[in-house]
Amino acid sequence: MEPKVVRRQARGERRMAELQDAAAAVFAEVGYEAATTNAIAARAGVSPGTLYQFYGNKEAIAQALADRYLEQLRSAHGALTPELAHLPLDELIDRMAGPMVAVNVANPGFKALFGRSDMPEQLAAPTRAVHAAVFGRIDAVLAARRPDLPAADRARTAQVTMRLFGGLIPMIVSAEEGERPALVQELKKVLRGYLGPIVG
Amino acid sequence: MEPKVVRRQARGERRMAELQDAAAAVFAEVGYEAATTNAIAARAGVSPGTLYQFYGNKEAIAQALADRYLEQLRSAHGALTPELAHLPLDELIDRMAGPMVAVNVANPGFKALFGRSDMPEQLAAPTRAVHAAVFGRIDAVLAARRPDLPAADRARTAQVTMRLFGGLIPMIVSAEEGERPALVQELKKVLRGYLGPIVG
DNA sequence: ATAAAATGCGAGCGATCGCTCGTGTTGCAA
DNA sequence: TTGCAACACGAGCGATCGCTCGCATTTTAT
Repeated sequence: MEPKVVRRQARGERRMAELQDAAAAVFAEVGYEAATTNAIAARAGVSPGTLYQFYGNKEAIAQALADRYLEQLRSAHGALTPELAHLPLDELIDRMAGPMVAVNVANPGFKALFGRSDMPEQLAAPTRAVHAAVFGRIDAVLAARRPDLPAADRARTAQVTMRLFGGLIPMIVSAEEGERPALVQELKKVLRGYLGPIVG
Repeated sequence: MEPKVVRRQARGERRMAELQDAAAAVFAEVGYEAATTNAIAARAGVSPGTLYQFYGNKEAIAQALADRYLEQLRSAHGALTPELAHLPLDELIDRMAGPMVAVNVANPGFKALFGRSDMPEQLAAPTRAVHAAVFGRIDAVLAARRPDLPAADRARTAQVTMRLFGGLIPMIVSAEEGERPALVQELKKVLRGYLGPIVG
């Protein structure tokens, strides 16, 4: 129907970034459902109408945040390619857990948005995208280290590993800053204890 | 002010149980926020007015479910007292994980309600009650096995253990029934790998 | 300079939802 | 049987929220 191409001006790009920042903050504070679009607009210092100038609906804002999240994950992980997969387990865990924790600490709103299992149907798509990306990375590393492992077992291990991150990272993010290093250590203990017998 | 004592009839008690069942089902399907009180009443086959005859507001229904959950946890764990704490680790894990999984599989709505970290303020109280109860059990077992462990370390270990359950149980609950035993095995691997070096 | 497009505003519409209230029905006690 | 309390109904109130729309202002293109 309508490609609806809009030639953005520099001001528009800035506004969109401001709106994303505001949305991330409000989502982090009250969660997706309780966050009102008017509150997001107010936090960004604009009117509701301006928000809808750039984002067609509330879900589109979440989608934009999901994209930003994926981008940060990618750049944080850098080149997490098969060559890294053959490092000693301890170091591999450091390389995976470190960036994962850093990205989540820097974006306290994301887990509140995408870490839940009972989310509204409208958010399922961006959520699946984030999960699929992380799952793919873990699965690839497992495949490189244990090519003999049946795909079903590997998938199950990757799924469990994701859930371990999903369970422990919110705890780390919400902890006092001073307590965080100890909790990150616990996360690594968990990963080492679980993955050691499998890919150690 | 008003003690507001109401002499319940047998029919009323039955209605309250039906409403709790209906609420558990609706909460499990769409989550707490998206669950409407009218939908809960309809699911129970009664009018909205009847629901509010027994529960003052939406939160009171969640509170009743939290109470029921605690009750089931207590009876499922049976006598999980310090004497059990000195069993071999594998068996101890079986005794803790088994009932925990069973209760959650039998009540698929509870984790959807009380397992989230970003819940509305009104639900914080019942959530804390459930968490405190589980935390207390785990902490007591750890204290019995490792009396020398500093309280801070013990608390951190108990907290992490809770998060491991919190991360893996939703996966187990939502899995196909045939896949569940394998996932429960993974849960036990995780617990063994993490707790082994600490209280093995 | 002028038109067109992009940006910005904010009152308020339409829909939803938690909850109420007036009224009618059923159960129990005396 | 009679009277009161518990139970039940369901239309709809009041508040909230996502989103719209008419209009004003700023930027860009010509």
